[in-house]
Amino acid sequence: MTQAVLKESETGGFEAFTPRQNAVLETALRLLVEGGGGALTTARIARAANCSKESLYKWFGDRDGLLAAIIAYQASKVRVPGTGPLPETEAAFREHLEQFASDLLSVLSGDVSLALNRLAIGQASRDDAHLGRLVLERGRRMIGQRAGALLEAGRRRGFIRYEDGDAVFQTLYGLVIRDFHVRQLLGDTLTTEEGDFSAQAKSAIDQFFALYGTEGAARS
Amino acid sequence: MTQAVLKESETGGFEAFTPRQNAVLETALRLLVEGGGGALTTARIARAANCSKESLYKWFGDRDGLLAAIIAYQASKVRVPGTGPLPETEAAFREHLEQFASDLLSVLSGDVSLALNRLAIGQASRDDAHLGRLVLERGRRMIGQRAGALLEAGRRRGFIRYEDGDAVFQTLYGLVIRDFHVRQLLGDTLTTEEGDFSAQAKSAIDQFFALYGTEGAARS
DNA sequence: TCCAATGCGTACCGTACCGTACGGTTCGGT
DNA sequence: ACCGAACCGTACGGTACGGTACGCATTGGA
Repeated sequence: MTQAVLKESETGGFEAFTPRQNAVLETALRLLVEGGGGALTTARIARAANCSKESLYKWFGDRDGLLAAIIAYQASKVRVPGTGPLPETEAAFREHLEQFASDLLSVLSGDVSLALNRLAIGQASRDDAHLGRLVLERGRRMIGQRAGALLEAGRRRGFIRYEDGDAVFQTLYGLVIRDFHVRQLLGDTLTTEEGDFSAQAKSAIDQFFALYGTEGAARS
Repeated sequence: MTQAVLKESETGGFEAFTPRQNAVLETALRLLVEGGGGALTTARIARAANCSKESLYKWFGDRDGLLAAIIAYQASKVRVPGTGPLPETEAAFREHLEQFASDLLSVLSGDVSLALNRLAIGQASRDDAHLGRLVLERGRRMIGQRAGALLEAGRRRGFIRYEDGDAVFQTLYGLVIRDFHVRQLLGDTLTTEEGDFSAQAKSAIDQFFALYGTEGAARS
């Protein structure tokens, strides 16, 4: 009985899967990306992963548990971009922000992220949003914490000025992501210009400094 | 044979439904909002609308046709906010922008809009995104056109300055919507502050003028 | 008054999926 | 060499859904 419980893991449920379970989840992720949410049935997963449905139910308890495990597994794989040392100079701070913005665009535009978000959004409704909350907790919240630390460091050094930490992060998010995320979720494809995440990030950070910077922002 | 064809209506298929069909689509929308995408089965729609499944298939041809008709019907109901006269003074221009931003937040946060977007996103995958394209065409594109006209009027009058019309609209969209849309799609609920769309719109337009305005932006 | 069309209600069929059960097999411990 | 646990492959029951067919009521026109 190696069932991996992670239901009601509001605080920080230590989800540890065996290597075999990780392989199964990896296969499930591949199926999800290739065939969309409709292709994610227990029979298909079992066949693709060379395991039995009985094992799936023994490991993950339920179909919702399996989906939740897939989300948790992917979240555990994606390490929050660069939790490294915080920047000391304004140039380094701007560099960090641009890197963060570019990484954010890349991650949210990735096949796996889009497929998982589509799955969670498709399952969500006004009442029940189990998977949606999980995605928000394991994904959005982590990114917000990372960005919050970065922005706070910039504020401490006097590179930017703001009062409401949540508001400034949401503005940064809006400037960087614009309508790209929802458009891609709906199946739209970005233009070649829009797909240049480095340039998009640079432009967004320029605008961000124009709003929150303390110095005359040197245009790139 | 009053089948309402609207497949491959890339240009602008004139979808006209009979009153009875409109009533059925209205009932379907109610079911969708109340019970999520999973509750949108042909049997349930027929029972709730007091019609037969055979009529559904005769009118809309297919289940996809039915879903597409629901989207088209809702899009035909929501009139693009205020296609009225364009503003002459800068104060009126700012007022128009704030109204547009507030309306955009209200529409995208509405139950029906969220449910339809969830449905289209849940159906979408990397290959097929039939409903997603329809939502983008009937919803996003209309909003973009309206905003483009408004912004162009402001530029003609010299209230704002920009070069790339698409880029400026996307920046406006990002400043207004931030991460609210995806969060709500995932089932999250906005805080009371975030739910004050009027205040959010004012703040966003302030930031927008700080980026693209020609005068020293008077902070409200 | 008759008739054809439209549409409602219901029953039905094939299929797909979730969840479970069973027989056979592999593998680590003793 | 033996045993039990874990696991794979497959099959099965129950259910729900998409799509179709049939019987009957209503309605508008000749």
